[in-house]
Amino acid sequence: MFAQNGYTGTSVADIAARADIGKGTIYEYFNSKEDLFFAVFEWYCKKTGAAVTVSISVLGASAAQRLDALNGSLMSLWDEIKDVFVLVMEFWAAASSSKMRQRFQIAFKQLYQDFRRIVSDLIVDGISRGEFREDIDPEAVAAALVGTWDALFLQAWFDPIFDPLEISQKFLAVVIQGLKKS
Amino acid sequence: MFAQNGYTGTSVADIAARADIGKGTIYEYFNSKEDLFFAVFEWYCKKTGAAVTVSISVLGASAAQRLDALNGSLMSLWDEIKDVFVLVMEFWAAASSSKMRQRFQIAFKQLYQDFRRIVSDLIVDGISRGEFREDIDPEAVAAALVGTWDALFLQAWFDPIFDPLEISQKFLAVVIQGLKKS
Amino acid sequence: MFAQNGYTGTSVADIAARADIGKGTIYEYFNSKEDLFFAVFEWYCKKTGAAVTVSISVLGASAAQRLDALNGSLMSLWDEIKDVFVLVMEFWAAASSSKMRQRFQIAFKQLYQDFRRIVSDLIVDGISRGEFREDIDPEAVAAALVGTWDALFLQAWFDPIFDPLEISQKFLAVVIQGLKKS
Amino acid sequence: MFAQNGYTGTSVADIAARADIGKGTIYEYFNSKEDLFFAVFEWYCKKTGAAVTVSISVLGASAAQRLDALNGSLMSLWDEIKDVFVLVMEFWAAASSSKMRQRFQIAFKQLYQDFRRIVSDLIVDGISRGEFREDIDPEAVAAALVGTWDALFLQAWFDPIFDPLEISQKFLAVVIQGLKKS
DNA sequence: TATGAATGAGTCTTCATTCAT
DNA sequence: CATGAATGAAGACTCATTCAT
Repeated sequence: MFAQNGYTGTSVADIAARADIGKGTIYEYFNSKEDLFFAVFEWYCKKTGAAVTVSISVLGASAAQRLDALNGSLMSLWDEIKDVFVLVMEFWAAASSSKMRQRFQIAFKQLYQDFRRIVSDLIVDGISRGEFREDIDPEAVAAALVGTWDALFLQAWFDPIFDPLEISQKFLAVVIQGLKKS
Repeated sequence: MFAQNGYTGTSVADIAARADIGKGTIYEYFNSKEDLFFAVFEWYCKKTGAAVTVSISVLGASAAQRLDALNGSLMSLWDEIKDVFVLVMEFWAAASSSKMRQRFQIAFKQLYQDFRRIVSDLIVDGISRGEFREDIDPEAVAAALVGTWDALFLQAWFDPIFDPLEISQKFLAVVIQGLKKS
Repeated sequence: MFAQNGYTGTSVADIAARADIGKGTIYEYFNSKEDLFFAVFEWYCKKTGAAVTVSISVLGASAAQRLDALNGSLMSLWDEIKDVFVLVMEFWAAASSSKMRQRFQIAFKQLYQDFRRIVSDLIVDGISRGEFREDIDPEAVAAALVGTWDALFLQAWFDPIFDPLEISQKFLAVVIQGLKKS
Repeated sequence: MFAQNGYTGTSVADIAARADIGKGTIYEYFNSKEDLFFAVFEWYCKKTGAAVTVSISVLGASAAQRLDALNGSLMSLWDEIKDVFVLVMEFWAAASSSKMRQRFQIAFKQLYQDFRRIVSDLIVDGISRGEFREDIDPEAVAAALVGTWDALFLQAWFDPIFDPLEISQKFLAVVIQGLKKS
């Protein structure tokens, strides 16, 4: 419901009705609407986090191939996530709305750090294998790539014609080309 | 005020007080709080749109240099924008909250399309000059780059240590390397 | 309404309905239900305080007569106050209920101090006129008398047959007898 | 718990938790929160009633001495009662709040009648012994004295500096002086 | 044109009470 | 005999919006 109507647009009463329980029952499990929302956030993080971790572990071969595979598995998440992606925007907004700021901001910072770490490890691996150039900054590239993925989802959400899979693959090809030893 | 406390966190009364006018006066100029918020959104779009256009027109020399320059001028916006960036998240959220969805969603779609267009033109130019490889998809690269910039701001907002300028420059160098004819 | 149903038993909505105004209007004038209740308390204090002061100033002759007159004017308040006296009990309870404690407790302390002062001044006057014995403690007697008046109202409230005027007059006669020089 | 947080401020859940039993269990023994509260009231009445009766029976000698002794034993209760005294105010308030009114009001009326009876018997005894004057009204004096004791506790509760023992002794001396045959 | 007092629908939250186990 | 999860009525409070001045 938060995905459909946003945090403010969803009332606790609505949630209870949809869950077919009494309003009070919600408060047996969550101390406040905010807590409930944060729980949804944690559920979402866990869900997407798992997807990434799994996809990484399955990868084989060269660093370039693994990057490609990571990209593929992220993009295949899109269809699954599409409908709940709005949530992410609600989370971002929550992280900026003064009341819940701290909680969400800390969680987001951590989330991005973790994700960047995974990607930068992958690049460092590519460098040490002699596959990627040594004069690149793995952390910078990782940060940018992580951002790119996020933002592609964002654009896809705004524009239904936008195909994140195709675009990300083409773009990643360019990036990998730029990373490789000439 | 929307930047400081979010859409929900800001009341019409607050705005009137800060503007030192009566609550009723606001309704002489805007039909609703939503309209007022959308007006802020349009103002913001115009402002950042102008910044981009200006920076593009000033660019000289090679496509690679122009991309670098664009990146530089965008990132130099960061210090200016930093405090108002929350607004963008509020806009995103507004675009997802069912009530205001349509309006904002259409505007965002347009905004991204325009921005992508500017960047893809730049890349097409690079290709036609024989500077970039011919087997790349300018639109895809443009879409991804636009997203990257957005997302770097996002991460910078969550993590004060994060330096978007440095990271974007390093990443762009890799991308340009990937774009160039070998 | 507080007098009829108590603090908890009266809802802000009830008050608004009875006053024939909107619920929100109440909050234009009071920050909370508690504030409104405290305002009623202050109104009550002013009202009864005025009654006492007036009756004192009007008094003439001997200290004994003035005490009698004070008693008379207090007791004549009874018929007026009778219906709102419950309020006092609500105030006492408010002063002990943890949330509003401080405010009310301070106000009550002051109220009693002021009232005791008035009575003890009267007794001191009686002593200096040579009318009352010198070995009595004016403050102690004043404190006890003030309490007695309060408590007679209390008993009268519980028991409609109880006649505070008659009882207080008879009791005061005994007390004055005890105060007088033999 | 009622003494600490008042009737409204104490929830059935709180009580159950403190008693280390289930919420439902309370309803095995009491039909409602109100009933439970009334049971506390009855317990309190019995307890203080006993204290008075005991102190009376122990008294010896003259009526004046017995009054003094009663006063002493009541005031010595203060330190014991101090913390639970809030309860009395809660009871008063309960007696005035429309929902529980009747029950409490009847009980209070009885309580005061009983107490007045004890004191007036004592005074009647003093008269028949020829110790007190015959033109006084024992019931009136008793009613007033009972009230005074109540009210001294009240003032002591509001004002920690207030010493009810000292004040009551001094006042009683005056009253006894007024009661005695010249 | 500007105002701000008045409004009441709509929020989140609490809590006495029930009842299946 | 004890329990505590579930409930929903009820309550305090907020705030976008209106409208008479």
